Amino acid sequence: MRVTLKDIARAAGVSIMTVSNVINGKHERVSAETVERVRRIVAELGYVPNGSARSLAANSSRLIGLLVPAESEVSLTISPHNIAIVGQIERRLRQRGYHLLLRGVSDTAEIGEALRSWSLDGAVLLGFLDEEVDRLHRRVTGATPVLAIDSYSDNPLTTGVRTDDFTGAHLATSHLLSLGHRRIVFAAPSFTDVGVVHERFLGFQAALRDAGASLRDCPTETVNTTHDDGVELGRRLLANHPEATAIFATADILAIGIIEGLHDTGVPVPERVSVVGFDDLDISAYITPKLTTVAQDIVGKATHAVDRLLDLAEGGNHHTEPLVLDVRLVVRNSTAVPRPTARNH
Amino acid sequence: MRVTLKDIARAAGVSIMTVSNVINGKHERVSAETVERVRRIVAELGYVPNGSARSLAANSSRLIGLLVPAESEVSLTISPHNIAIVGQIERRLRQRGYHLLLRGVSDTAEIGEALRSWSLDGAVLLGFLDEEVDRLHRRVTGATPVLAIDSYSDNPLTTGVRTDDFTGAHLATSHLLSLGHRRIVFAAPSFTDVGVVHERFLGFQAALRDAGASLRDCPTETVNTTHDDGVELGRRLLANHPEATAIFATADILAIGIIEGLHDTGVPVPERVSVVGFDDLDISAYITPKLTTVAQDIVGKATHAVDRLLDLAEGGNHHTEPLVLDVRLVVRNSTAVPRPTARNH
DNA sequence: CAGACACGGTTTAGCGCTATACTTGGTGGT
DNA sequence: ACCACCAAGTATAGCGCTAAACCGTGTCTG
Repeated sequence: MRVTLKDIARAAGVSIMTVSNVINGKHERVSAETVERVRRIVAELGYVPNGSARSLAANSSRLIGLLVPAESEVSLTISPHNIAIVGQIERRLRQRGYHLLLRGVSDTAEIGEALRSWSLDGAVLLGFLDEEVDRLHRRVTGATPVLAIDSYSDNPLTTGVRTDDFTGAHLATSHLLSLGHRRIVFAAPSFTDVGVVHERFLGFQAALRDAGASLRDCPTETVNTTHDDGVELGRRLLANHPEATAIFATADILAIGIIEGLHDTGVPVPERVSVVGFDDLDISAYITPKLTTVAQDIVGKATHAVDRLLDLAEGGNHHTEPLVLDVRLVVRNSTAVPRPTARNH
Repeated sequence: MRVTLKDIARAAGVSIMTVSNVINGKHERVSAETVERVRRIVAELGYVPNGSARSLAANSSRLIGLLVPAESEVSLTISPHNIAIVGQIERRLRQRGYHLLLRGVSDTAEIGEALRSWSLDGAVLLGFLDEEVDRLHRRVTGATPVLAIDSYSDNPLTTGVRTDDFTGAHLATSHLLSLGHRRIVFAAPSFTDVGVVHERFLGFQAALRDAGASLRDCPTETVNTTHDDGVELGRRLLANHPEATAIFATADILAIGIIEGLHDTGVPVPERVSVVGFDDLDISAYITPKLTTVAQDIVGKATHAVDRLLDLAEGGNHHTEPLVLDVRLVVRNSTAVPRPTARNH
């Protein structure tokens, strides 16, 4: 059978509460010898506290939910960039003595169920649109802390951790500008609902302004953030924008598709069109040409997200300002000086 | 405050047990009208059962652990192929009304803690070496069902779900042989401890035999299953094996590295060397040339793994034979007929 | 030398739920 | 008319743990 506090207590000749106190490190109430003795017996008998009983009694579970979008039971839709974050979040939670409940959410109503059913001590929202974050958060009853990653929602309660998207886009765009590009296509999903994308657009715009370039020469292409949409865009890019010499995509996976689409139609990258992405996925260094991109601090994002959430869960201070993580431009081979002959396509 | 069974019972004018029975679908003991009334009140009050209390009382949690290797607190080491499986497992568990606890395991002793702490109803082992599976399983006390994915351990209790590695390797190798290749390098991690790799080697060997090719012409290269090791191998491949015209790597990520390494040294793929991988990662279709590879049934693997585990957890029958999933050869552009001039490099 | 207080505990109550045994009023068979 | 049995419940106990209140000693303080 399972070893319980009672067994330890009997073996150690103390009360069950003393054992409980030892296990929870409340040593002020227990003598050093008793601590020692109880510890030994715990180890001998291989006692493991029962999490359910604990969370029932203490109303706290040391369990954190990681909620990710799931489209109607079909599958989880974690972007390649966010996948890497999942692992890092688990690692950090484990380090801090918590467990991770991974949960796909297809219906906003589900979040309350998820949180309350396990008396989660907190939840991380990963990969949701800003309005979804708001909608989800409204469902959270009680004081369970919730933190959103990469959200631009102005809800102070979900204020979380994000990348410096503005600077990232500025860096990427400035890189293209400094190479001499003036006709740069901005490829992104519809940014009315995605704060991240909007912010990157602002960075793009600012970089153009700072360099004295004309925004009018730089059209926007609205696409989904998928490889296939990238391919499709790459194929028709020069037909739609014959003057363009460069393209900035707000995601590597998109940029990779664009490069493939350009290749399909015989457009050399970077000779004819330079391509810059955003994320620095592993695979971005594996394709040909290797992708110039903006690297995000994945480990930092995950670690700080967990730390902030746990600070909150453990009754600590509440940050009202989002934590903004640094970015880094990674110059590889998908960008070059524009061909002087670019105009006479 | 939180809504409990008691609140529902009071509002419905019945006992707490009746409500419990309604919620758990034990309708034999409750009249239809009562079921209806209780149901309505549950919905009105937004009652959500408390998982902790449930698992404490019923000693079953509807919680399944997904254990993945974690190297000493540094990070999770989920291979690209296995990452896709995680999401599919979550989806299937959710469909069947379970929750997923994701846990990195760096020390085999941890598994008992993980299982017992939350009275997990079962656990899936993903990405462990066979001997680790055995070691982990020995730690599992009690009757908690454990299922390993892609394990060749002969422990009948961990018998799980795997890909038809033999046929996959046979398919890949036969494809190369049918193109005319006779000097094929087998690139894989050390397969003394990895059943999957060993099985793929057997498939490789069998294909050679079936085609009347000589195994002596086909050297084995032992490398880690990483992109970087692939690059390194690709760079020295023809120096070490000047006669080789093809290489079969037991993982796409490795194959992708190999292609890059070959390119680095000016060896054209597939003109001079054909490359075949195994897994069919998304990215394998994004690189240049697009990788010929063996596709695994990820959805099937995840779905059947969950179904088998839950069958067991719910007291169902125990399968002693592992479930073997079909593979499919995906021919793309990294393989071609060997150059007749291959010998006079 | 009484009272305050620290030390090292113990006792009690209860978290929200489920399993099990018990109850009660009707039905049917003989 | 009597017992057996069924449908539709209720009452009780307990899962393993923690929070909070309580309880003897001994020691220090005024």
